[in-house]
Amino acid sequence: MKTQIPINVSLDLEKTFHCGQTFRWHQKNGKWYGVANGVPLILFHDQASGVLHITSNTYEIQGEDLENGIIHYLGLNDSLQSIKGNALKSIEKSYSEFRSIFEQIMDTSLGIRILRQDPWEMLVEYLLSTQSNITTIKKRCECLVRVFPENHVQLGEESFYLFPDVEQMKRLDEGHFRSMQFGYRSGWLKEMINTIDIKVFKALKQSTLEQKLDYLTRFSGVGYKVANCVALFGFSDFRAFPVDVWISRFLNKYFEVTGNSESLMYVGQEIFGEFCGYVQEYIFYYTRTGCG
DNA sequence: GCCCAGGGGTAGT
DNA sequence: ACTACCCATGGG
Repeated sequence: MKTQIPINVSLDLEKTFHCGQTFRWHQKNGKWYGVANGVPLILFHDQASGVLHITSNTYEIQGEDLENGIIHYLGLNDSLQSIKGNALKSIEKSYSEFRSIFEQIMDTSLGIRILRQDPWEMLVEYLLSTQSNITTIKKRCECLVRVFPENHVQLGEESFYLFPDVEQMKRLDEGHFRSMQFGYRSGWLKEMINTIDIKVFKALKQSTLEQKLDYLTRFSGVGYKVANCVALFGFSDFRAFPVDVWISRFLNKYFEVTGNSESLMYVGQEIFGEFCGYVQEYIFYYTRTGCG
């Protein structure tokens, strides 16, 4: 079934899907193919009319109708103006000389939105992301979902795989993961699957960032960087501030600070304020386009 | 062949 | 708290 949404806010699907926050969306002939919280979707953003055309096999996403589900998933109700204004105010408290760079970052990243993704999928995918480039991570994700043909969904000409839930993943052991070339992450993944209580995990949505990080970092293989990615992209906690090598280099270059992903998280929160997670994603995109 | 990647664990200072 | 080293593998 098809529907459409008129978009009257800034939205750049290319940047949003390619800024490193999600690994399973892909583009073909101007259309985007992906799965949003268990719902396969085909999206086409008509630049001329501003209309977002949606194709799916259902009328609802997690209890919301399809239109509102997409608006929620794409973060279209986030006021990017307010987020920018808030960050600017925070920056000017101590780092006003950074303002011009910040304006460049905002211009470069215009239209990027933080997706409301499934926290379970985020935990698995970011656990698999350690010490790997994005191309490799995408291949791992694709390899993993294809293990479960029962999750295959056909929509028009296109194939989709719903992300496996915990019970499905429990059917795999470390050897399976090794054979999928997950390397030393295989044992971490198997142990996490064995020990996680998915109900407790999903209840974290209502918790503070500190509580989320405390819970998540108890898993072997989940440090502060991965935990912050889960908090930001899975639990939509905009005070999360994931620090990978790119963000670390950026903070070193412009703010002359060094440290591990935990200490630099506090630095990011201090500099950029309560929506630092959003800013982090803009910085990540900016640095990787070669501007930074 | 070489260095790097959306890191994390561990052991030794 | 900070550092050095290891981990397994694919990209560029």
